[in-house]
Amino acid sequence: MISNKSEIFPAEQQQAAVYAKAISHPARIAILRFLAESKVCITGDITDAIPLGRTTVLQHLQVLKDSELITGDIDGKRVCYCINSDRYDEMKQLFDELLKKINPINCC
Amino acid sequence: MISNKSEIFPAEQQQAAVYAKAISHPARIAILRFLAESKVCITGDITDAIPLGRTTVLQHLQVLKDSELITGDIDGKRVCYCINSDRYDEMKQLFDELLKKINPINCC
DNA sequence: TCTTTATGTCGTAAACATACGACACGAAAT
DNA sequence: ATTTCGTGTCGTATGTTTACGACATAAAGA
Repeated sequence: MISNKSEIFPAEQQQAAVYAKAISHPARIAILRFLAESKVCITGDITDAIPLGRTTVLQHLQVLKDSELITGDIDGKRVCYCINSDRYDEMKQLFDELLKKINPINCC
Repeated sequence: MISNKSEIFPAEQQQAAVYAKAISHPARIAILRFLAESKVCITGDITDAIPLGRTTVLQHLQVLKDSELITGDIDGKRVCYCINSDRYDEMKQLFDELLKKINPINCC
């Protein structure tokens, strides 16, 4: 990459892109759904639920944490991963606005 | 990548991930918005509207075409890019379903 | 104490993404 | 006829992602 020109786009578009990237892998969608379904904040159980190696799952968790869509706080000895509902709501709103703004017209 | 294990996830999650990836770059969001705003199917005008090199924009257009969110048909001598409203609606629906399914609970 | 379990870090290979210049080519303008 | 314009392809450098094994470590259990 010769230069990162991402900074030239509006902040709201950039943030939408960040969230889109976070959910741009089936494993990460699966992780989010798993976290939402298991009302309890689980830890390495995620590894059992997702058909990928432990390290890979951990890596996907890290990507989600980087996007701030989830938190991973140490709760005693176990790590408690859960969805950051503020950020999750922000994502929903950004997507909603974005998708509303884009009104496709079939022209060809 | 040692293996592509994506096929082990449900089709609907995979498709959502494909669309998310398509819009996971600010330039591609900008392109979609530009296509939606310019009611007419434009061609290389996109290059002028997006602050990136012509080849890079073409590449982003190709990514969007691969996701089938846009079409790029040759219309006489000019190429007519426009949003594929069927796919766009499918994306909206998939995102909507997905985001509805995931109900975050702050637990930590 | 020794082992197992849960967790995490590090390294690394292969693939993919991003950005762009150089070149090609046909149609339109001069 | 020659140049320019719109379009596209190819190559290529660099960075990021995905996947996973190997190792580290601290607490729990035998």
